[in-house]
Amino acid sequence: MTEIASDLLRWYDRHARSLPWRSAPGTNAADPYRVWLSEIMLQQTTVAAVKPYFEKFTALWPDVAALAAADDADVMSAWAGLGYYARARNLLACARVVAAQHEGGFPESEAGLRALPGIGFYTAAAIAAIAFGQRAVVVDGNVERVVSRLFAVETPLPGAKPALYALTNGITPHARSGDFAQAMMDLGATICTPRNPACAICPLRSHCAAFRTGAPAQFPFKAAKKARPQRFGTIFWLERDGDVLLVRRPDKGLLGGMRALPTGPWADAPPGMMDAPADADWVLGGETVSHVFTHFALDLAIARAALEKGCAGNWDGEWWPMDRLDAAGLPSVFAKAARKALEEIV
DNA sequence: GAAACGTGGAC
DNA sequence: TGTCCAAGTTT
Repeated sequence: MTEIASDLLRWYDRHARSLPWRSAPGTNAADPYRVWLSEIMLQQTTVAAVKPYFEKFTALWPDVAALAAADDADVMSAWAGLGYYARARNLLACARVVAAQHEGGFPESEAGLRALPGIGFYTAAAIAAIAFGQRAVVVDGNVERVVSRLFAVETPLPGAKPALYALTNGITPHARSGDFAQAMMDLGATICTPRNPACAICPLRSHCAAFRTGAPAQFPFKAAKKARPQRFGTIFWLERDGDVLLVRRPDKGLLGGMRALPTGPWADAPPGMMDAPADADWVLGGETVSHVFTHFALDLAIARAALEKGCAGNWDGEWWPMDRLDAAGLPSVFAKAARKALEEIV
């Protein structure tokens, strides 16, 4: 074992974070279901955001068989607000494959895990190491940052990924590789942070080439980002007798599979009343709703209309009680728009 | 390999 | 206020 690994594990034994999906200190009973669930939720998502969702999911569905038997709509609603909704669709698909084809247990090999929906190279390695005690090279964003600093890697990301993987492989021990991976992530999250790393208390300071340069925060180098385009759209708030019309978005694409307010197209200029869900006297609200996605920003106008009580018609959606919208499982952008629409009504 | 894919908190 | 960022995967 390298000195880096032994120093890090010694630090981890004293300073490991206590997290709901980790087994209690001193025990060695990581539940693969909980490890898997937490790893999926933690993809591109902060620990603070994940905690309440993890508690909710494990309370509703305590094991993979329970989750596999759940209704799609219930799982999507429970995931609402956490983002990256393809994860929730893949979560269910994965649970059903595991329950049906693996006798309720997850495969233990990286290759077997990698074949499941929603499990890529990182997650397969993490589960193999953390839940099954296998020696695996676990490289996430934290590890990339820590390793790029340890070795002062000047190649910018993402091009540096193969080199960072090889360097991580070189310091990953055969014993306790799951603890090593979690220790690297704890270190990256609490000490070797993106800005203002706390080198003064870092257990790996004496091994760190970036520390010796005097400017550790400049690592990892990154390629320049592209500008985020601005788009515009209209959401349609259609009332009828205390209900509002909701739709289910297509499975593929943005906010796929989620319940939503009807919208028109999202375009480079405000599209007005295009694609309104009904022929009605639409009134455009005074304010817009702004929301920022990963790859574009959106400005939504709110058009409101009311239909006669008992008005018949053929709508592609469901009428939902306006005072129960919290239970609809709307993605944040629509929850935000709904709040604004309700404010304007009053 | 690049682009798509959410959200909220920190600075 | 704008930018960056968080335990990535899929197409």
